[in-house]
Amino acid sequence: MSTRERPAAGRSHVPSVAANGADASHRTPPDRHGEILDAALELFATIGYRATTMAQIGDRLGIRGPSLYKHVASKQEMLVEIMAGMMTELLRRQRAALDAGGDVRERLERIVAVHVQYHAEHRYEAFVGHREIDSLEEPERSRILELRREYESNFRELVQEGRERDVFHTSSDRWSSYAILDMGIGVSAWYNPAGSVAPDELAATYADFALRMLT
Amino acid sequence: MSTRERPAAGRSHVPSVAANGADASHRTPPDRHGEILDAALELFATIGYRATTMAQIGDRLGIRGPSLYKHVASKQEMLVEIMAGMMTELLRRQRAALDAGGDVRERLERIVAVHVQYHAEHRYEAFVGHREIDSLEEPERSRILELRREYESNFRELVQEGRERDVFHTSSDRWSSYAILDMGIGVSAWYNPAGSVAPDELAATYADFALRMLT
DNA sequence: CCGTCCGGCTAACACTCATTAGCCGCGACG
DNA sequence: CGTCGCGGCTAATGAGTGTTAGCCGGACGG
Repeated sequence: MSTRERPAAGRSHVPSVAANGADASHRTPPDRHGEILDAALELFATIGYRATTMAQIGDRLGIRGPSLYKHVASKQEMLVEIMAGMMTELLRRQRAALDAGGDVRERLERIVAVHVQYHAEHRYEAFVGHREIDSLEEPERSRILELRREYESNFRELVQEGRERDVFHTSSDRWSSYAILDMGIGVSAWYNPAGSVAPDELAATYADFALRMLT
Repeated sequence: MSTRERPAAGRSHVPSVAANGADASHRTPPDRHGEILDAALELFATIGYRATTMAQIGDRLGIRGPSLYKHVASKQEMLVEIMAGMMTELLRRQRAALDAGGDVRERLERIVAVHVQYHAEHRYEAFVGHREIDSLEEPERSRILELRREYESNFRELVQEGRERDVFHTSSDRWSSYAILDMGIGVSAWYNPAGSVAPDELAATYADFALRMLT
């Protein structure tokens, strides 16, 4: 299997910069915390959270496992940071797509495109975000699930609105919104960023699939 | 989360009966091997292969972890048996759907319905089958992946045939077949057998989604 | 009634890992 | 030039867990 892709363009949201000591901005690579999360993310995505060891994460950076604790509190905390950042960012983009206005059709097209584009561009975050929910310990697990529920609701409600306005025709708002969501989620499992397909092209195609499905 | 559902109607394919000693057919519950696989399946699906311990599987049957070794060779072998059985059965049903003939449209409708119905009725097998592929050790992992590739190819080729006959219209055989596959796979993650929705009803609806997407 | 062996049990082994403790080189800053 | 602490390192701890070894009760076949 191909490991090592994306030289360093990993997680680009998440607490962005600070979160550790204080003024980190001199010696060694500027942002060790972020580098560690990137390495962890790639491993969580390719071999799974439980299968990933601290030593493996360290290897990616050329340091030993225990040294990671100078930058992160625990393995679990890394997962929390990755998953919370992922879900928060996804929701943020979805809200922006909804707030951009337009008729139901346009809004649906937009949130599907955002959904798919995110799952292609950030396939590791997305993949981990869906696969490792049960690896989260309890206060956070429920918090993330709550965000996910909101994300899904926005889809369902939009489909419902479209159906009520007689723009969409579907036998079930719930099933069709799940179908649309799931086909986008699937992208994170097979999309290859090294291929020649641009994420926005894929997103547009999937938005079209969704509209065809609903009209 | 709800554990314990389906009283005992678990894995219904897999080497069916024999495979262990020889004439097992007297004392204690008839088929211990099968009961163990059922318990393992449910745990693999709900908490994951690596997170499942032999002791937990034993608990479901009221026996200790080490006692399981009187019936199965190893934890890994249970996973192999479950996943190979799942993929084999899925392919068997798909082939039957294709062999039933009819025009492209009918055949597509049928393999989508089979796909979705299986993912609803056997959601644990399906869920584990997709999530735990990388938990398989190497000779088997590739074997299963090969079956999966064949399964996916059958979808893609049918879509392609439809497009060439000008029955379907899609910008990409590959993307649209992945979209259809993935929306069906998603079913195994959310379908609730305790609800009032019949798997065949869901299957018919999804088959309709797929056709709408392609025409 | 006796031997066999099925299918359970407990104890023990051999690892694997996350995490903690404690040590130290070295660059920055006074 | 001294010291401070960042960010590495090694060693150790302690828990978890797949699997093996060896014991034993009881049901069945003779």
